[in-house]
Amino acid sequence: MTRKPTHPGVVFLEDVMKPLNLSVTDAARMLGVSRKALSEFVNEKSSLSTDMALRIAKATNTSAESWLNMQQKLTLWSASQHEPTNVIPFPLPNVMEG
Amino acid sequence: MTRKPTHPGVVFLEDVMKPLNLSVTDAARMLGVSRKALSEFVNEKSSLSTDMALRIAKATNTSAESWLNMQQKLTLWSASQHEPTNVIPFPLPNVMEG
DNA sequence: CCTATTGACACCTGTTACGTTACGCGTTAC
DNA sequence: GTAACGCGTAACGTAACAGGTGTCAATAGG
Repeated sequence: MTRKPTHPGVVFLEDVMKPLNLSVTDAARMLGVSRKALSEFVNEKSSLSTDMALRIAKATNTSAESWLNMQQKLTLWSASQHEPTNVIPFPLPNVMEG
Repeated sequence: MTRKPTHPGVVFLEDVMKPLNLSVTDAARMLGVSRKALSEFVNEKSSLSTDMALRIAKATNTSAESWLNMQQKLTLWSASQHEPTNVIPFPLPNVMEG
């Protein structure tokens, strides 16, 4: 389908941390998480948790939804890459059939 | 601050399964999941997984995003109910200050 | 009364985000 | 050379949590 969506951790690293000259250690301290948690996030080793999204939102004065939406797109894309789920369509009422 | 968002499983039960007269067993079979997985979902005992969202989307010819967004709103709302996460704001460039 | 079906729950398992601790590596300062 | 620092990462354990299997009460049909 489309191309792989960007991992929110990469965006956070490139668009937030780097411009502000924040190290992983500093940013982790300010977010209130461990270096490991943040390091794995910005290195795409873990996905964005709800808790992390809320912390980033508060720290950067952005919306948690926008960050979580990035993660959701990526998660959905990854899941779609697997073999198509075997599903029997529901007997939906015919919508504008003709 | 708003009211608790509706669990996607309730919506699925009320707006999809009931109108189509689908039992948990039937719907589970068609979705390719166990009765338990679907039962817990429609009874708000579990949240909507990416896999389940894709299956529902395929079966009902809807978008997985729309279902996952409902779950995301609920998850975010629930997380926001906890005590505010302790976060030190990043030194953001002053946007339109003065 | 007996049996099959349904739906909800207990138990177990795999996955995953996270904290703590420790290690190796590169860079910089003394 | 040595020390300090930042960074990535591995190993360990913890806590959630979705899902499968099995089970059991309730219900419907014979």
